Amino acid sequence: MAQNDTVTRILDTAEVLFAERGFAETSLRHITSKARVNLAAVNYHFGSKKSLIQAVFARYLDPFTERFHDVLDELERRYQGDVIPLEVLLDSMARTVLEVPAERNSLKVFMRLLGLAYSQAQGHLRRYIQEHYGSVFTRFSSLVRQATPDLPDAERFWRLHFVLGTVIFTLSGLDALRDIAEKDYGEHVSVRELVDRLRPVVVAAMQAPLPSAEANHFPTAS
Amino acid sequence: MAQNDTVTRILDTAEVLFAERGFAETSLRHITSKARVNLAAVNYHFGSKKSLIQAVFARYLDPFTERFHDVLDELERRYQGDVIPLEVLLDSMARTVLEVPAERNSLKVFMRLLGLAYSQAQGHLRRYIQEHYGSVFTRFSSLVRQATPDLPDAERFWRLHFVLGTVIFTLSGLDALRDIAEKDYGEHVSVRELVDRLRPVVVAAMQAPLPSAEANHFPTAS
DNA sequence: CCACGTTTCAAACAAATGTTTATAATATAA
DNA sequence: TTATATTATAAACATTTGTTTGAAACGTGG
Repeated sequence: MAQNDTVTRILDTAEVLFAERGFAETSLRHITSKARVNLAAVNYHFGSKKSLIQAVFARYLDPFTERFHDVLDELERRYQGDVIPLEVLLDSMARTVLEVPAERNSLKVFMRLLGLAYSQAQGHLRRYIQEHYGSVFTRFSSLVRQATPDLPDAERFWRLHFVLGTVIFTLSGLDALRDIAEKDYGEHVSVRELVDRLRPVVVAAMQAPLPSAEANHFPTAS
Repeated sequence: MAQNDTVTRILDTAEVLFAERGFAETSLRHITSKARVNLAAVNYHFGSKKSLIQAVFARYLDPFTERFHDVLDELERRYQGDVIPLEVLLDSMARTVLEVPAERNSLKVFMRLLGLAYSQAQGHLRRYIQEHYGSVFTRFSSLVRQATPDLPDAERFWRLHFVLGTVIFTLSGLDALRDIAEKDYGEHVSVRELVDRLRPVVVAAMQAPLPSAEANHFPTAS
């Protein structure tokens, strides 16, 4: 009870501060004071700051992977051998990404953390995520492969990362972008609207024509 | 001579370490020792670590903005009142982005720094970049507006950031992605090839159909 | 009630950080 | 050369960092 309360309060506070300022820029003292918890509690319950960071991710990614596996199971059952259309796959992933953190209304935090996981150095984090959650991405990739048989493997690999970049970049910087958009266009965009804007863009990106061999008159570097 | 040498060596070393590890994770001692320069030299020549970070960016962005303004001048001259096609605008920007750091063969560093500027908290950096280099982006945006008259303003705003996310995300994480791609598909991609892959995707993203009002059966959050 | 394992807490620790200072070295100009 | 400004250097400074420690408080089962 008391333990669970402390642990939860640390995680709740840590994920917000991490999302706002990054990992290195967030001190344990900042977390524990804001969480009204003793400084030593972090090392007592989590062992180290690294482990706390991983625990913050696990609290999002564990339910996500479980749920996403279920969703993919359901899709494979429903399409029974037929290829699952690309739009269905993308929508399913988006729906799962949105549903999981919605319970704590913290999608913004989740996406920001994902963005940090990619951009921050934090080698241990990338390794942790890869080891623990790489399988579900592999499964998704192979389904996307069946849905886009015309795409060369390498092309599909890069395009998946292209759209991944779009989504993570946009949603992780959502607050800043939303402020600009609101100031310039007066309208307040909800996450739902943003996803609706993203959908056709992502689909078009995946279905774009293959690069032509000509017209490559670019300077090269590295 | 000696000054310039020290200043340059600090900048050269700092940009590499910043790109590899981020700002907070890179200590001045790490920079100065690797640059074979006295620790106090940073504060002597730059004043503070913050100013060093900004100087690292300025060394890329100053030539970039100058050159990009020239390119846009040339385009407006050539098209003389006619709207500049979207592909031309995008290609021109890409060419400028590639050319500027190519002189020091450090495109990778440049893109990684751009990615960090977005993802890291570092409020001072975002402000600095916005103040010093916001105008050229505004100019580019208004040209894109003329090239895509059918897009609602808000839609164009968001799509520009979508593709910005794709490019920055991909090129800033290039090394990691390249390793995976190389391992999985055996082929080593050059930056040039990657840009050629990006081109049709970016164009398709900007020209994707507008989001349909129906088919929005998504859970909402925030 | 007591004993024992768990959790909290204040304090201290060692290490690392950005910055400053005082002095030495060096270049520059008269 | 000499006087002067500029740059380099080593050392110290004040904070801040993550982590550890040992005792206190707490809860739980016997």
